[in-house]
Amino acid sequence: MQLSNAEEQLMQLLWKQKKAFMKDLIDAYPDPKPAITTVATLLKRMQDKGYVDYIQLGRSREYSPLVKKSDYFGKQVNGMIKNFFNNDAAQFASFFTQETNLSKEELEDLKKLIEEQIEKK
Amino acid sequence: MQLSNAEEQLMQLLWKQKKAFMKDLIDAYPDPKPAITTVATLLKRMQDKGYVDYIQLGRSREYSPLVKKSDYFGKQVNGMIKNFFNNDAAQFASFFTQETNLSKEELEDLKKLIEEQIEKK
DNA sequence: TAAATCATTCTATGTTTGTAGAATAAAAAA
DNA sequence: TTTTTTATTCTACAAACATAGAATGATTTA
Repeated sequence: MQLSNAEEQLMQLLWKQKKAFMKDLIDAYPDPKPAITTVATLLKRMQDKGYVDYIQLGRSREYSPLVKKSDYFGKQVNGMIKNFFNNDAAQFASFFTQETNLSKEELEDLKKLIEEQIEKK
Repeated sequence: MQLSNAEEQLMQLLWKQKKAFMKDLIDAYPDPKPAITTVATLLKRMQDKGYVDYIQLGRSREYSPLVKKSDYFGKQVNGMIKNFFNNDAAQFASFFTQETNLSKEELEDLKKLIEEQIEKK
């Protein structure tokens, strides 16, 4: 099951921290910070969805992501490719390089990367 | 305001057809097709959000997108880059080429594309 | 020890979303 | 012209979401 927006935002904080107590998460929120109970609710729902786990450390819990950011993100990208480019990743890539304005250096780096990929095939 | 999932799916159909009557949209849906009233509701909401317009042609309406697919999609990509790569498009690109398994040919094409981009800078 | 702090769970409320029936109007078909 | 089809609006309702107060239990601080 997918994360909602508010859940995804919280997930980002958790990915960044790797492990975090409630307090750390609240601290990481930009102003205006949500109520603690709001975050608690989100965490509970994220546990139900299988994205978050925790270990009880003394009185409080240390939360951690159950899903890797790259995995989650990969699925997002694939969803977009499917939805917007009829499953044609190459078309997506083309669109991407044209729309995003990468600097010359970044493009050079990207080119190198692609050459490496080609080598492997 | 963002499109919901169901709305986005319908938007895809509309983008594909450029212009469409209710009938055309229903036809384009895969089975199981939604009720006409469902589509009507979605269209109404999409109008409210500013994504769809229509012209009255005789008795019925010809709907059309108010937002270009590439614009909409570009915003999605930018959102992802912001959220997942801290606004670093190059890092996104790198991730993308590694995660998505493009064929050798596709990679070659992409490389060519990037070379063209580099020329322009 | 009394008071203040913190995390968790329970409960709740308003909003958005997905879905569609009923009523209606108009047009097409029989 | 009666019947059927089609599109639109109104209304509705259950599920998902965003948000947070109240209650509770434990802990730190004064």
